[in-house]
Amino acid sequence: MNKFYLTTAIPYVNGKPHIGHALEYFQADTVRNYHRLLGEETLLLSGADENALKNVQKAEEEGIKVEEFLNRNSKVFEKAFSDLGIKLDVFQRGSDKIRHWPGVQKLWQLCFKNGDIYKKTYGGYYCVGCESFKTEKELVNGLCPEHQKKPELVREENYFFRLSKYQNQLTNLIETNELKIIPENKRAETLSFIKSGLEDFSISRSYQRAHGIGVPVPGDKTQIIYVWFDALDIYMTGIGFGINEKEWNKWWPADLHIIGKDINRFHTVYWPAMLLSAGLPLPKEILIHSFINSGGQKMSKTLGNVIDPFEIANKYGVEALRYYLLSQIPLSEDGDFTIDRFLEIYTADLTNGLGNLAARVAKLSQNNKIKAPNPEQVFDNKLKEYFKNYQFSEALAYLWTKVAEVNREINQRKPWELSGNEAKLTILNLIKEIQYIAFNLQPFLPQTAAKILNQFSGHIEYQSPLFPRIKNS
RNA sequence: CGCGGGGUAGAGCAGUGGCAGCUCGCGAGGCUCAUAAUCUCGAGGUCCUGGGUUCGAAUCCCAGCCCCGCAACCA
Repeated sequence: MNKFYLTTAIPYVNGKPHIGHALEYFQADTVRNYHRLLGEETLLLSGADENALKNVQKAEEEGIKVEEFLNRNSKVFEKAFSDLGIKLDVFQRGSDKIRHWPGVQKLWQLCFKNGDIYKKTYGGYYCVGCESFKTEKELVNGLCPEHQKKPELVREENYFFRLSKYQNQLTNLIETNELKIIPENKRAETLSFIKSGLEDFSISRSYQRAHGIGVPVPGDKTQIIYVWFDALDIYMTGIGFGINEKEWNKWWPADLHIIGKDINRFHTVYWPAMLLSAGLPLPKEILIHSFINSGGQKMSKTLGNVIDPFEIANKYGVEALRYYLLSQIPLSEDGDFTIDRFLEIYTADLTNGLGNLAARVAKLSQNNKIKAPNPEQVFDNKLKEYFKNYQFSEALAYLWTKVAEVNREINQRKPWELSGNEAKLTILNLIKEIQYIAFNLQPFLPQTAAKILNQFSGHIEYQSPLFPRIKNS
């Protein structure tokens, strides 16, 4: 049996899940459902990146222990999945000393043995207020713009990863699509970034500066493994890397990482380089989604245009939100979400489109006492094509042309004027078409598809609307 | 010389050289199985501006204006 292992990005838990996370999670679940329906064994992983100074700062601000802070915030993200109707197989936390830490240290050692980890003194302007380094460009009149303080010139010895060594190898892997980056414009960005020249990056912090939080560097108690060299490993430690080789071997390499455009570099450059250094297989595909604006602008509290996905899901249903995000947000460009637009799409596509179609065919079937045939269990070839490049919106638009076709067909044939065998054959055909749409819809809207398939099996009855009309308030 | 995306009907978008398209919304008509749903027809566009190339440009080139991101050890 084929396997399909995919991951969402590992969110940084300092903050709340937003609509961009919802988009990513729906995309991941859709891909997973598709592969599962193809008969493959699937595993969907997410997790929490808990290694960051900001977490420490935030916890201190709130006056609670770091551990408590992490527990609480990670739960919020884990819960986001179930709130969105998605079942994860693994939620791997970065603070997990039993499952995560051994794998991180193992990866470190593999890279170290290969000579790609070395010590270097790193100097820079360090703002105590921000607890982070500032580049000279960021400073205004030599002061930190946020704190109006003069940053200290700090020198610290850290471990670095020899990223520069992998420039040619990475270029080649991406150009040959051995490491496939989707969509094309993100792939081009990565390539141009690599060609502009790669610099080694630091992968550790002093124990002091990290406040002792994080995975210790093997053999050096004064240093803690930092951010990317820790967080990315979750994709492997979550499936047993470092503690359960059998499990890890079964699933690795990942078939797909789904991420946002902000962390493109780390996934398409740093991560593959780390794996190359360690002599491990690379993920096969990386799908990069863009951001969601509201009314053409970045969502911000100040503008008051922030859309809370959980509020929408509560009010109008998870699958309505899911439909909007999968169908209206383009793959390669930033998308837009406003309530007005959402309601328009809801009414046009779900209420008037799919929902009404199911209702009218159900009533026709009921009136004529037609029993449903068994649905055909094969995906549409066009849909399969769309899945190759994860063209969710194109796939849904295609399915909705089927909805329109069936509506047209009903109006042309006027089954309500027919009787006997003629009525039966006509309506039977309509039922088959609905089943076909529902079967193909399963990856995208699993609950809705299941409802339709269930309604159109055996004895067919008219039921309450799939998508109740939303009255204009 | 930082890098990139974008400016096409009221709204959201597709369209990379050959009579300007899609969805929603809007108007008129038809139908009654259906959630005032569906179906047919229609109105609506200086394709950001100014030059240029071409028999022909939304589409290629040059200049400019406007909007939005990113600017590597920071998720």
